[in-house]
Amino acid sequence: MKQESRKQEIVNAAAILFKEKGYSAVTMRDLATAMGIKAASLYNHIQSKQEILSTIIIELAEEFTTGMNQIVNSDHSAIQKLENIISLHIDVTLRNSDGLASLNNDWMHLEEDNLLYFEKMRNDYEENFRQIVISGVNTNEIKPNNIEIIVFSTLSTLRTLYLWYPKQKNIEADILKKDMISVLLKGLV
Amino acid sequence: MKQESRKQEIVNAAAILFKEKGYSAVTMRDLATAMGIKAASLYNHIQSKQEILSTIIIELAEEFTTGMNQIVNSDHSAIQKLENIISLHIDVTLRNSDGLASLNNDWMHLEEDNLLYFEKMRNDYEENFRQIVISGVNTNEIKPNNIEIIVFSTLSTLRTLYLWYPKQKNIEADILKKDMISVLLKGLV
DNA sequence: GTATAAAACTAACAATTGTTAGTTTTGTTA
DNA sequence: TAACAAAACTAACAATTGTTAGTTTTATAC
Repeated sequence: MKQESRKQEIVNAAAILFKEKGYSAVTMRDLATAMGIKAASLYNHIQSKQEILSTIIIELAEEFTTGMNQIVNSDHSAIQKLENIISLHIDVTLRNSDGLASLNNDWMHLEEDNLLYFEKMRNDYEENFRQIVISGVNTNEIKPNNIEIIVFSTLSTLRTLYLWYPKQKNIEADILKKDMISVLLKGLV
Repeated sequence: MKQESRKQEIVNAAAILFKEKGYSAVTMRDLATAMGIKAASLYNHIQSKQEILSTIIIELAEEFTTGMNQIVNSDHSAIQKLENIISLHIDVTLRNSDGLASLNNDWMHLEEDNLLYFEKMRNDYEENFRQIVISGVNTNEIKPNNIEIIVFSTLSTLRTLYLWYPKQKNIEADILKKDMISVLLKGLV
């Protein structure tokens, strides 16, 4: 319905502003100005500033959770699973790099239930990632370096893609995936 | 002098709060409470909230700039230079992981002169890093992957160390350096 | 062209923000 | 103990915050 699309416009505009200055530094008047309306008018479409933040973050977190679950439940090798995780991050980043800024930097401003829900998804995601790396080490697919360092260095790169990708103009998703797999994984093997 | 040390206590307390919630979400009353005093009393020691932020960030940025300049001006191989950069990041992270949160997430809240100064240091740092990678590729020390992807993936891991290191209890600097060099560089060679 | 719903508006609120002014307390030195 | 500086305090400010209430405009359907 129309209501939904106007709300989505607001959420999208908010994601851009949140990326530039962070959730706390963006006022409802900033957001209204970006939309070309007055602050009070925003409330015809959204319930609160907090709702905007949780809409952005929870939706993205659920995308990652769904994608990770599919990968975990597949019968691929550990390396293939890691390649699919890299692919997942790149796909999500291409689709919504603005929102990922909030997910990475403003999740702590979520309130009660959404905060707990987010933290659970994030922890589960990391634990799935860790188990895949561990199984890869056990099957000799992955060099036995410190597990935590492998998990951390790979995840930190994938989580920061949102900052870097929009600046690279002439790079296609497929090429990016290939190079990223090469740089992140070939060193581990 | 005493004044300086009290100011440093405030800056240190602020860095912890900024790490938890970001610069904009931390009020002077929050900071005062953490110090066990009233907000107005802070102003006996500091000039403004902004001064706290710039003290944290500029000092750290200058540390990185100094360290990078020494590495650039050395006559080591490209790989040795990269190893020294990893070592630099780990040293700075151990010394002041709280402040690095502000440097990474709140630099955009710096004002005019300090913002420009910071951005210049950051750009120079990245460019130095890039040139080292390029020279390493030219001397066949480094595999000829996409330069930007190598720079990005390595830097993003080093920049995120501040989030990860404090959670790892039983890991010493020397071991961390060795493992980090192994994970980040051995794959590139 | 009137009715209806969507989406904008004006005006205002109570709370919170960083900061200042002026005063009192604390601790040190002669 | 008198003097002095360091560091805390109380009280208040002007500006800004997210949000609400009530009203008007705009667009769509009959």
